[in-house]
Amino acid sequence: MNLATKSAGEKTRELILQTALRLFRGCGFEITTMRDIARAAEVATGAAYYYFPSKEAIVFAYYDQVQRAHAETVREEWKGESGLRERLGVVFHSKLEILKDDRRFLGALFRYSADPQHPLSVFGKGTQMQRAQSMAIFREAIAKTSISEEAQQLLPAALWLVHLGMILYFIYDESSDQRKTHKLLDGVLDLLTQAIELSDSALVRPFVQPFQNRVLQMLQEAGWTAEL
Amino acid sequence: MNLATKSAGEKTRELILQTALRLFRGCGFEITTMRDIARAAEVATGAAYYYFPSKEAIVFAYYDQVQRAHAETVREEWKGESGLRERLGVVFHSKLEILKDDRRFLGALFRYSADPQHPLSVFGKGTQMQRAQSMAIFREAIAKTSISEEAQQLLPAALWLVHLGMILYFIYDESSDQRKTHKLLDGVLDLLTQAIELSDSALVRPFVQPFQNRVLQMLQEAGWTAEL
DNA sequence: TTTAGTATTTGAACATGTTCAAGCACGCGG
DNA sequence: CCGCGTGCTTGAACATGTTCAAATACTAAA
Repeated sequence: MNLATKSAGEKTRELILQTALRLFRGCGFEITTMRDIARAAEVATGAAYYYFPSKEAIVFAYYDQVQRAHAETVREEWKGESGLRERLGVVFHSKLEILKDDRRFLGALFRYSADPQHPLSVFGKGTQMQRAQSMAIFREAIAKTSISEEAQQLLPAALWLVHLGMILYFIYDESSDQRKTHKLLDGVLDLLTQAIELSDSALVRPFVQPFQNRVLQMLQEAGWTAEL
Repeated sequence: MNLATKSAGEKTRELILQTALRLFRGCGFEITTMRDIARAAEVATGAAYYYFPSKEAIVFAYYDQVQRAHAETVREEWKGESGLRERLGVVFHSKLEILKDDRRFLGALFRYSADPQHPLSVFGKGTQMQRAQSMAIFREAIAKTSISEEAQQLLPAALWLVHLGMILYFIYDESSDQRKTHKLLDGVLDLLTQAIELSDSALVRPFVQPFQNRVLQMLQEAGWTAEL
């Protein structure tokens, strides 16, 4: 879709979105008012609401943009990488790379996460699409590796949750370039992949297997599958 | 502190708080306006703000109330329980018991959790006191058990995090009496305590130890200690 | 080109969280 | 009893998210 095919509406929507993000990045989410955004984009207040039902909706539109960029980047960087560890590394690190300038207002994404009724809850029904898309990337990451069938079912949801936790840590990380987050992430990924491999080795499998099965069953009973 | 010693202010504050909670429980947090609360409590709008700097502050005052009740209940129910599993069970289940009627507006507690700047973030500096109090209960729970020194350092923070996750699951749990949450919780606690015990057994310690050490080190480097 | 219909845009009006200057009341020293 | 200060209370005013009826711009059929 190039500029010529964009209707006036699409251009206005894009203008409002990018203007809003610029202000959010510069001044933070709270401080920036809808009137500020409209004024900076040189449209009426109502125009912003014509394209975005709420201020939070802008943040979710931003997250859509992030998700598309992420999927594209990941598929590009995956070329040549076939190991599980490397593929997961690409997924996680590239995500943080995309988000790196937006830590200041990223918190707005989680604002209604604990309210099941709210349409913008990260865990709610209103965001099922976004979640599914995000988990699909994790499913792709582990697709062609030698991971058991059960794990293939549960890992996408589990990894998605880890990824959420990492973003949360990322938001709070004040070390330069968020080095602490990247270091922690590498540690977590090393551990995760090694644990998966270890659980397949003949030596410890007898000990680990029962635990693993119990974890899997618990998660399944809790409804913690990829179809979450 | 009985009624006689309460100043007029303390009584008004209490009246506003309890009125607000009644409305939150009945109509939800969003729907209930500050004007509603003030009208129901038969005071002026400003009176509510005299005692609570914001609508969210009421939720945090509620959480203070919860915490006091929880500490009291736990210390009562602990009498006679000395096993780690039982003590943790008391802590977690009694917490859910206290929260059981408030699932509807409990989400408001987490609203600003992802924004480090916000004074009411569950992870932020503004709520350090509450967090410390909450972790103290977990520290008490494991205090007299045979757990390694390192684990004693990290478990309170880890358990506090698990407890947050359980509350989140609890909020979303629509099964009758939130049975799913309680079942999941028992599974998690069984697993947790057994894993701790297992890691002390001579048989598997050589295999588990390096993993365990890495996890502990990672958490420590991430700043994930009880002093969080 | 004209016209009917749709998409877009406007800005005033509304609802609600929050602030604040002013008023009230109660206790205490004189 | 008076005056005075502190703590408490008031409600109008303000800021901002949101709604909406009306105005305008655009598109496509006739």
